[in-house]
Parts: sequence; structure tokens; C-alpha cells
Amino acid sequence: MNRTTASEIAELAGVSQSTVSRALRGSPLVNPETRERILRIANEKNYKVDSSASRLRSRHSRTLALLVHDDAEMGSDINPFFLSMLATITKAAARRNYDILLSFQQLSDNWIVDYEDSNKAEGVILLGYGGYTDYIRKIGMLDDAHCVTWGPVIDGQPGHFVGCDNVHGGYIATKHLFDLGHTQIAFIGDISDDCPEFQARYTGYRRAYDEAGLDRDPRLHSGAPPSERGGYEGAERLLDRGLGFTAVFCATDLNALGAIRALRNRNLHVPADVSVVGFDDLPAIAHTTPALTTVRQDTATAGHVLVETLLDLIRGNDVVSRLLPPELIVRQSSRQLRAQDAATSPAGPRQTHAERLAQAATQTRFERP
Amino acid sequence: MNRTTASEIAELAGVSQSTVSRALRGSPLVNPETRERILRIANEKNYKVDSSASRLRSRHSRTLALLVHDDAEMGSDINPFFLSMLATITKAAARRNYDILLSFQQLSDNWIVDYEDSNKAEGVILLGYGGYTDYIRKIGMLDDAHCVTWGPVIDGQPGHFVGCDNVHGGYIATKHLFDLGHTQIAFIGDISDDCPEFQARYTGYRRAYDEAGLDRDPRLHSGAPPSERGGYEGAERLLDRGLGFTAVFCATDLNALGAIRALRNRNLHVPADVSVVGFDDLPAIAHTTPALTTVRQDTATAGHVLVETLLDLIRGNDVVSRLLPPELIVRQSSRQLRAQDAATSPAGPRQTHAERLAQAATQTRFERP
DNA sequence: AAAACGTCTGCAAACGTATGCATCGCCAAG
DNA sequence: CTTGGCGATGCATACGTTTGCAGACGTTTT
Repeated sequence: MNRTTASEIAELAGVSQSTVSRALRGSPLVNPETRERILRIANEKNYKVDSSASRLRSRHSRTLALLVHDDAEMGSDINPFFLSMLATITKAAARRNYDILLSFQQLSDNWIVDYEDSNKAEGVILLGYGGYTDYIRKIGMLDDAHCVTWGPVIDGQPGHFVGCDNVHGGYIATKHLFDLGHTQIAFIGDISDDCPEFQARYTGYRRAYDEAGLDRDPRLHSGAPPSERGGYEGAERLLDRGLGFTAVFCATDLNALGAIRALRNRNLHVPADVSVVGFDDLPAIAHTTPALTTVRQDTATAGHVLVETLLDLIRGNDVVSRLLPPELIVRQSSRQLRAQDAATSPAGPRQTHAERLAQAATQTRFERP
Repeated sequence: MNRTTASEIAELAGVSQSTVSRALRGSPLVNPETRERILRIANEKNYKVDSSASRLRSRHSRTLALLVHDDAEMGSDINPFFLSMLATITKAAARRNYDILLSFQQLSDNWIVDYEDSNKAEGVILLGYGGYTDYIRKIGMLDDAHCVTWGPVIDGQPGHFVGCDNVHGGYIATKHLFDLGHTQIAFIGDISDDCPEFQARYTGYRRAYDEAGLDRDPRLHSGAPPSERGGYEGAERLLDRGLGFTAVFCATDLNALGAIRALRNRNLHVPADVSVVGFDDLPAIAHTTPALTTVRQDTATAGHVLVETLLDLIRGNDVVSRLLPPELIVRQSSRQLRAQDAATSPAGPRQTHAERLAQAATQTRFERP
């Protein structure tokens, strides 16, 4: 309860309440000496402007709402990638003197616009609503909705987006594996319409294949929900097909962790037998064994850009959707394909790669790579 | 911008603005029929109560502030444990119809009470301010400060705390290792006054030793900041001392990850040569190799209890600090000490544990366990 | 000397809601 | 018929700030 009001400070300073307000707002209208005196007294009395009254009168809440998708299917575990982005967003907003109102929800009803309609926030940032793109577009068409979404950027569509250049990310990950000498590269990830981001990464993967001028067996793709378990099962299905891949690009770090576990389970070593590349650069995965090669999305600038874009939107400026470049982080889970692996040479003292893969495939429909 | 006001709805419904307000608040004073009509119209017009005006008049913001410590030394990476707790807190607040105002900051000035003084929030939850206990106590002494801290609970002190029973956590972790046959158990973690939680875990560790009636070499403790790197370096120092430990209990999962990396670096296998137990149960560590045995703090109930305690405090109820019981999660990083390891038997075809440790110690001041 | 101007300050009206109090209609009891 | 009581509604005010407007005062220009 803030008992002291601006009027009380005014009385103590021998000025009117208006002047106190102006002094605290930093208005140039007030005499420097007076301002000084007012600030001193306000400070002594530990006076704080009542934000409720301030925002009622000024129609500005200096608050942004941050909505993070709460995926009930994931057992309500929030995607760690979004959590780390949440932090950078909040800090970026703080730098602009904006507070962040946080909420985890499934995107039902019209909660989004509610935040604005009720004057709780001046704008909304959406995180993790990849599957709701259509809905978001609808919101985007409302002129007065200040809403920026982290997600796939598609030109010419209503709505404002900031996103990672997933196509390029998928491309550099796959290119990296080609550069290491791999030619049979699998892809694990959910490319349904619910996950446009992963579709884009898959596109980048195919682009790298096209550019390399190599044939790509479509069975090298294995669908998988974006979880560790998904990656595990996706990799198992892949192995069961008996294809001769020597590398895997996963749509997600969590997928990659699961895939590594599955490979290890079948006695395949990473990176000795199979190289693995992930996507996201989760905080923890630098410390797994082997440390994961991955594509980093720069969460720090992402948060910054999201906030700045939203503020522009609020100010009424023109805003363009932006793609942020991802970066390849090479660690230990990917390595040069060795000669004896690439060639299907006669078996030496050590099993060839092909033999080990054959062994790993439980199905009889194994085919020579 | 919410153009439609309660007065407009009132006019459409043929009642006064007061009645509209009452109807929307669910006051029993208003006739069910009238309420129905008002709600219908409000819904049609997509009317939302202006929160600024509402909170100004009612003196209730229905908002809680959540302050998470932003440790500049950690490169501003937020501790993932706090991030996952942040999620559960927010959801617990949502269940009570409270919004969460989020901020990452270092605890300077009087930001805490500012949130209340400015009427931005009715109360504050503090996360990760272990080193600031004294300051928090000072705040706690102010009667009108509604502030609950996640941290070490100390009876008879001002301030309201909810925390994990770290002593017990340290105890069950160490006990688990004793039960597996280990007798030389190292402890890695920062037990300075900045980290009372880790001090408590250390206390639990010593308690288990006392209970086992075994001598404990104090040099088995190695200080380490709560990061992966800290764990790595802490383990290195430990190895350099040439002590014959067969297990390590780490104050933090991150410490544990670093320790495992250091051990592996010296050709010691986990858990074959050394068992490792962590603390926190970070989301990612279930998927590392080996999956980490750890002590889980139940973040879901922690978030719930924090919110409920704070709400009680706001309602003016009496509030007691609460300790939540942690739970041991046994995974693959800890295992039974094998007979030939425990005994310092003559070298067989395989090196004894003692020999391997000796080899791992780079320093000459190696001592037989 | 009057007029014009610039600088600072005060007055007073909002902002949209919640709520104590008065009111009104109606019915039952006296 | 009067009175009292009850359920439902309206009236009017206050919450504490921001801000357009006007005024006061001192200085400069005409």
C-alpha cells in the first residue's frame, strides 16, 4: 500500500501536485532547482508513482505480455529453448523500461487480444505457437493488435514475425556433414504442418542435397515429435529400415539426444560410426558426451529483435518480419567420414561401417548403401 | 485501446454503470436475468474491464512479481533450475487468477518493495537470491512487505521462506552411495556463505558420514562455483590431491556434469570407476550419458507452495516457512562398488580402482587411501 | 510606457471503475 | 392503510495521476 501521494510531496515541497508529476516525469517545463528539491523529498519519503493511476490517466501500461505455449502433450514441460529465450526477451524489455507479464497457455479463446483490450499490456509476444499460424495471421489482420510472433516468417502474409532462418540452418548443418565426407545423411524430425519450423529445416536439408548433386533416398527421413523420446524412436525406425546412412541431422537437440541414445543402444558409436547434428544449442547439450554439434539460434539477439519490433509496432512505425541467421557450432558429435567407412572395403581387423550398420538393423530388409 | 466502456454497455443494457460493474464482478446484488443480459451484451461488444481503472479503484492489482536473480558472473545465463520453477510458479498463479510480472535482476536498491509501493504487484517471489539472505531478512521485517523467498529456511528469523530440505537431500544422496558400498565419497560444491543451500547439502553429506560411523577426510571436499566449469575444475583439484575416493556427490547437476567430464578426461569411467550423484534433476540431465543419478526438487509443488504462501501473506493470514522433501532419482551414474575395487587387492588382468586413481592423479603427492 | 514574449507554475478536468449510500418498488405483517 | 423489510438498482464520489489551458512574473522589444 502506497500511502504517500504526489499531493503530499507537493505540499512538502511547497508546489502543486502537477509540478510534482512533471518533475518526476522529467518534463522540461519545470525549473531545475524545483525539480531537484522535489526529487529529494520524494526520495526521502520513499515515494513511488502509483502505476495504476498513472496508466489509467496516460493510457500507457509500459508492459508487454509474453505468452508461451503450454503444450499439454509434453506433460506441460516447457521447451527449454523457449525458456532461455524468455529470459532474453524479459531483459530486452527491461532495457526499454517495459515490464513483462508472463503467461503459459494454450492458444484458445481470444486471450491474446484480451491483454490489450483490458489494458494490461501494450503488446504481445508469442512463443512456441508454431502450429497456430493461421490463427495468428487472423490476429495479425486486426490493425490495432500489437502482436509479434517468434516463428516461421512467410512473406506477404498478415501478421508480424521474427524467426530464425531455419532453411539456412538446415542447410549449413547438412552442408557441414557433406563437407565431412558424408553422403548418406538421415533427417529426424516432425515435418507436419504443425511444425513449419521443422519443415523449413527439412527444406534446407534437401537444398544441401540438391546442391551437392546427390541422390537423396526419401526414406532417410524419419518423423519424430520434438522430444528426446521422439528422437529415440525416430532413430530406431530409421535403423530398422537398414539404410546405410553415416550421419543424422536432427530437427531438434532433444531429438538428437534421443537419436544418440538409440544409436548407442545398437552399439553404434557417435561420432565414430555415425555423426549427429542437432538444432537449437540448448544450454545443457554442450556438456553431454559427446558434446553435440548443433545449429545455434542466437536467443540474445532474438529477444532483442522481438522486443524492438513490438515496440515499433506499438509506436505505429512500419514493421517488417525479420529472419535471424543461425550459426553452426561444431563440437564432438560430428566428424570426418574415414576412408574405410566410405568405401565398402573388405573387412579388416575392425568391422567396416557398413557391417556395423547391418548388424544394427534388426529387420531383414537390409539393403547395401 | 479499449474504446468500449462499462457505461456504454450499461446504456445498451438499459441499466446503470454500477450494475454493469456489479454484474461483471459476479455480485449477488444483481438480478440473475439482468446479469445474463449484461453479460451477453458485454460479450457481443467484446468488452473487457479496464484493468488500470479497476486496480486504481479497488486497490488490487491481482498481480505477483517474480524476481529471478541475474547473476552477472554466470554470463547472465539464468540457472535452468530456476527457469523451470518459474514456469510452475506462473501456472500456479494463473490458477488463482493472478498475473505474473517477471524480472531478472541483481538485488540492488530497493526494487523489491518498489513493486508493492508502486502498486504494480501485491507481492513478490524471489528466486535465486541465496547470497542475499540478510538483505531479505531486513525486507521481511517490514510488516507491509509481501515477499516470499525460495531458499534456505531458518527458524526464528524474520522473513518468509519456502525451500527444499537441502540437508535431507544431501543426506539421501550420500546415504545412497554408502548403501552402494562406497566409503570414500567426495563432495564438490560451493559452501561459502553466499550459498546457504549448498552448505545445507554439505551438512546432509556430513550427517550421512557421521551416521555411517566412518572417518571423513575433509580434503574430500572441493569448492566449486555452481556451473559446469566449476564442477570440472573442482573435480580436477580433487583428483590432483590423489585421494582414493570412489564416489562424488555434487551440489549441483551442472557441477556433476563438469565432474564427469573431468573424470573422463583422466580416463576414469562413470560409473564403473567413480559413481556420481548430482542435485536438482535438470530437465536435460536425464538424457546425458550416463544418465545422472540426482536429487529431485519437486518444482511443481514448490511453485504451488510459493504462490499459496504469498497469497496467504497478502490475505494477512499467518504464514510459516516450509521445507519441501526432495527425492532421490537413481539413474546410471551411480552403481554398486565392486569387490575388487573396494579392496586394494593385487593387480589382476584389469587395473584395480586404486591404481587407476593413482594414474589419474598428476601430482606426486599421491597418497594411498 | 506599452506590448510581446518566454519561463515556470497552478487549476481543473479527465481516465474508467468500484462501492457506500439512498432510493424505489413490492409484498407481507400489523 | 401504514409500516417494515427485502431485493434490486441508481447516484455520486473517490482512487492518484497526467495534461491542456491559463495565469503570473520577469525580461526584452517596439
